[in-house]
Amino acid sequence: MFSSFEPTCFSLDTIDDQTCDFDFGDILDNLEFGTKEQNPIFQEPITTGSTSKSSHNAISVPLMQVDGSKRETVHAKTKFAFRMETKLEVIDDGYKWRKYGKKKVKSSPHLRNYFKCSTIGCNVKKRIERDMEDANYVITTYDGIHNHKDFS
DNA sequence: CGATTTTGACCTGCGC
DNA sequence: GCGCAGGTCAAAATCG
Ligand SMILES: [Zn+2]
Repeated sequence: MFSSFEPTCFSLDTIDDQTCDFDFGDILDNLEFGTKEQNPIFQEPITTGSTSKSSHNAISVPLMQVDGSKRETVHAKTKFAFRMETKLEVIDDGYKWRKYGKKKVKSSPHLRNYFKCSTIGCNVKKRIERDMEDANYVITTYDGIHNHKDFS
């Protein structure tokens, strides 16, 4: 299912490792528009590739358990953004995503699409932003970690 | 027929 | 407290 995943993207594993130490929340904030080009992490062509990077179990802060009735907002730690160059409109990473919204961000004619993993028990979210000006660039942001090994 | 997309409305956090 | 911007819901429509 990685057939369409050819373009310059980053291996999830690699990103995971880095994310642990990097404040992705901050990065994402700056990622928006304009500063994305200056984002080293997204620029660096980590070509670890979709080969076979076995051991990778980063992310040790999946959720914040609350003992009250309030929900702690999980900040960072579970967000991964990728910028890939692709002409394809559909970026399929092998999981089944269900689109649940789209939004037009201000100060940009771009459209942002919101997806959610349709696997039961897995609430991973994904956000894909297409670039109209740079039609070849797409920003993909993953939110959360899949708790199921199976794709689809 | 069930799953998914579509789309505007709705909710929420933040800044003023 | 209000308004904006971004994020999510949900009903109807659509797809396979
Ligand atoms: Zn999942």
